[in-house]
Amino acid sequence: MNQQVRELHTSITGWFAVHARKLPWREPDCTAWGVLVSEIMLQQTPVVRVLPVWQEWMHRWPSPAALASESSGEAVRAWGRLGYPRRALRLHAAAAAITEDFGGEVPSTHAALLSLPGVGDYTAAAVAAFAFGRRETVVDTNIRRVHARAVTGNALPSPALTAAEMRLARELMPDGVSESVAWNAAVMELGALICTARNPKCSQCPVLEQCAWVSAGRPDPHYVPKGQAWAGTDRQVRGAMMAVLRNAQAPVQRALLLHPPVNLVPSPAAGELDPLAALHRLAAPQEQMERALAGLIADRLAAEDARGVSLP
DNA sequence: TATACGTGGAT
DNA sequence: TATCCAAGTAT
Repeated sequence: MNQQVRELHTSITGWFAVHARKLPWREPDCTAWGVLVSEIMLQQTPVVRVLPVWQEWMHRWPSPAALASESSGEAVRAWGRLGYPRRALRLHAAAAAITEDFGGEVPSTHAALLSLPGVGDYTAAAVAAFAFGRRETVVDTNIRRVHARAVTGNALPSPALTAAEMRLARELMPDGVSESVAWNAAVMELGALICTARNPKCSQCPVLEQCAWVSAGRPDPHYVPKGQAWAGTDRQVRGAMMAVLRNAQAPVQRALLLHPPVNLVPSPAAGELDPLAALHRLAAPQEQMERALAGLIADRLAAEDARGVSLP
């Protein structure tokens, strides 16, 4: 633990003490369940979109047992438009596992958390650290980017998490337990608010003077990020079908999903098209429509019986 | 290790 | 307008 690292600790945690956002899952009275739900919802999803859904979930399902007592379909419906609805399914399954295998209490160790559906290495570390005050090496995309710039001198972290990054993250962690928790939260927040992927606000950065990337003249990334294809993909069709099922009050005929009729119904309130009309407008090949629906059912995001297709 | 997996705001 | 990107996980 050299002097440079100590300066990073002081500067970044000092900045966090002043500039941290006030978020409900950071409040002292927030339960471990609340933290777990927030971490799952925040996977690949911005804070502003998570906030209202998280509040609704906490009010409706204040404990794992409460969520586990309802059908997985209710979880998927309440997931709304957060995206990656399989997360709702896994969170529901995690609630059941917590209720059955952990006496209804969210486990506190990394290993036990990792056993839960939808909980990977990042989420296990984050919950252990932020809900239980443990010393964990938390590594998310924000932390990776701050490390890449401030310490390594690169514009962006590598496309996939490397062993070298994990080693660096462990080396940078303060020894003290409470200090390590604050450090993890602070670096993540710095990456989210200041050291952003595009247009970083370097003028407001607490470690501008120590930043290896700035010192090197802010060189460009040494690789080209691979774009996320969307138009014409199965994902787009799946998303449109999920919107139809979320919107439906009753099971939807399979044929209606596979052959959505031209039925433009503008919603007077929101000015949005009916989800079925939106699905039609994709004009996806029939083979793709069938593949998407089969995928949803295979993934248990949708269920089919004699009445039609609905949320599980 | 590479790929699939939603959604919408920002640029 | 098209692309980028967001507190990743599972396979």
